[in-house]
Amino acid sequence: MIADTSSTGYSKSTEDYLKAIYRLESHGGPAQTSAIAEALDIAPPSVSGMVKRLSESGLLEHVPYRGVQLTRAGRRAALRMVRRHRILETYLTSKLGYDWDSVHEEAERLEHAVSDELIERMALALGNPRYDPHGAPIPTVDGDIEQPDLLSLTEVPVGATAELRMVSDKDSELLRFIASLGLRPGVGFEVVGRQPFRGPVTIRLLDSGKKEQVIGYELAQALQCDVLDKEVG
Amino acid sequence: MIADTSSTGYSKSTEDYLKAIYRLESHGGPAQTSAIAEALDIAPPSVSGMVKRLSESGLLEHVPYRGVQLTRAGRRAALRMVRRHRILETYLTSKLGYDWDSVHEEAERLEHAVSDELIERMALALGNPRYDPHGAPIPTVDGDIEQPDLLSLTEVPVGATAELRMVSDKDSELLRFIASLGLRPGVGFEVVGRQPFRGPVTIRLLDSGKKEQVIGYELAQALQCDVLDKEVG
DNA sequence: CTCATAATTTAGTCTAGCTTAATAATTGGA
DNA sequence: TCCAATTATTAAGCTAGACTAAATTATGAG
Repeated sequence: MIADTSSTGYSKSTEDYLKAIYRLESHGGPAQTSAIAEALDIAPPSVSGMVKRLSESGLLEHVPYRGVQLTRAGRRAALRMVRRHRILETYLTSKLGYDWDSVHEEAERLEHAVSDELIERMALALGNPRYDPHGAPIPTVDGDIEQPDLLSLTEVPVGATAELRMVSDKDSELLRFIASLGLRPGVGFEVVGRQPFRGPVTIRLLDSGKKEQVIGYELAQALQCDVLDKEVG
Repeated sequence: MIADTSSTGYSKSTEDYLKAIYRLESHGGPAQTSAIAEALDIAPPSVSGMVKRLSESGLLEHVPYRGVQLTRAGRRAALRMVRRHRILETYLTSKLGYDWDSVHEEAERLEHAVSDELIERMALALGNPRYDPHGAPIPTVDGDIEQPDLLSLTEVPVGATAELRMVSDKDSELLRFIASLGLRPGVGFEVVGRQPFRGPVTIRLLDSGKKEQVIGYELAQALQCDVLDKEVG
C-alpha cells in the first residue's frame, strides 16, 4: 500500500505535482520540468522521475525534453485539489477566524487529508461559495472552473474604474500589505496615474474617503482586476 | 527532509505508533510488539524496526523481548495526538453535522495534518470541551488528562443505577447500534438483571419511557459506566 | 529441567520519493 | 552551420517504512 491520502489513492506528492502542473499549464503551454521543480522546490531530476511515474499512471503526457500536459484524468484530479484548497481557505477564514494571509499554509496541508465528504460539508456550511478569500474561483464538484477575464493592475488604463478581483494566496506578506492599503477583492478604484519604465501605479479608492494609494509595479502586477468602466477622455 | 506533518516534525507513522503505544500502556504494563503490530495492522518485524528508530529518537524505551514504554517526550507527543483526535471528533460532530459513528476515520487522517493553531481555534469555537462525542476525556494543551474511574456494564452490579459515560470510537457499527437503543454518553439506567456465563445484561433506561433493553455480553463490555447509586437490597 | 510453542528480532528486499553527478538534447547567436 | 549555454534525462545512491523468511529468546507443560 502507498502512503495515500484523501481517499483517491494518490499520494501527497502526486497531488502536489498535479496541482503545480495545472497552474503552470494555465499560464500557457506545456509545463516544463524546471518550472515544476521550481514550483515544488524540488531538484529537476526528481521531477523527471516523478513525471515518468505520473505518465505511467495516465495522469499526464510527457514529451521528453518538451514538457508535460495533464490528461483528462490528471486535470480532474488537479481541479479536485484546487477545489479542496479553496473551500478550505474559505472555511478557515469565515468560520474559524483565520486571516487571509495565513490560511494558505494550513489549507496546503489539509487538502491532502480531508475526505470529499468533509469538503462538501464545508461547502454546504458556507453556502457553496464561488470564490475563495483571495477572489480565486472555486471549481465545482464536477470540475468546472470559471475563467475570469482579468487584467493585472499594471494593464488597467489610466482613467479607468476597476475592481480588485483576485490576488495570489502564496505570499502572505503581500496579502498583509495590500490589506493595510484597504485593498481586498471587491474594492473598487480609479486608476489615477501610472509611471513608465515599470514605475508605480496610483489609484484612488472609491469607498472609504477616496484615498489615493501609490502601488509599486511588482505589487501592481499581482493584483488581478476587472475593468468596470473606461473613462473616455 | 522527512515526510513530516503537523509541525512537530514527526511523521504520520511515528504519530500513529505513539498513539497506539499510549493506548496499550494505559491498558496496563509495557506495550508488546505483537500488540502494537495488531493495533496498527502492521507485521511484527516492521514494528521491531520502527521501535528501534523511535527509541533512538528518545520517544520510548525498549527492553528487547519485553516491550516498550513511552518516555516523557513520547507520552507528551502521544497525548497531543489524542487531544487532536478528540477535538476534531467533537468539532466535526457539533459543527459539521457528522454522526458519532463516522467521525473517527476523518479525525484519524486530519489529526496528522492540522496545526496546533487550528486545533486550538476549534477548541475555542467549541468552548474548550472536556469530552469528545464518545465520552472520552480530552487532554489539555499541557497534556493533562482526566482518568475517569469507570466500570464496564458487565461489572455494574444488578440493582445499581448508572450512567453511560464512554464508548470506544473505533467500531462504527457498534456505535450505530447502541445509538439505536437510545444509549449515548450521559444516559442513565438501572441494571435490572444479568445472566451468568458471559450472558446478556438487562437495563432499564431512566428517561424516555423507561424502556428495558437486553444487551449482549460483548457489547456490554464496551460500555464504560459510572455507577451513580447502588440500590441496597 | 527440558522441550515445544509462541513471541521477537535479525537479515535481506522492496517502493516512493528525494538527492547529486554525469550525460544528452535543444536552442540561440555568431 | 556550428558551438556554447540552457534544459532535461539517466545513473547511482539515500531514507523511511513496509514486507517475508530465518534465527533467536522466552515461556509454560510435563
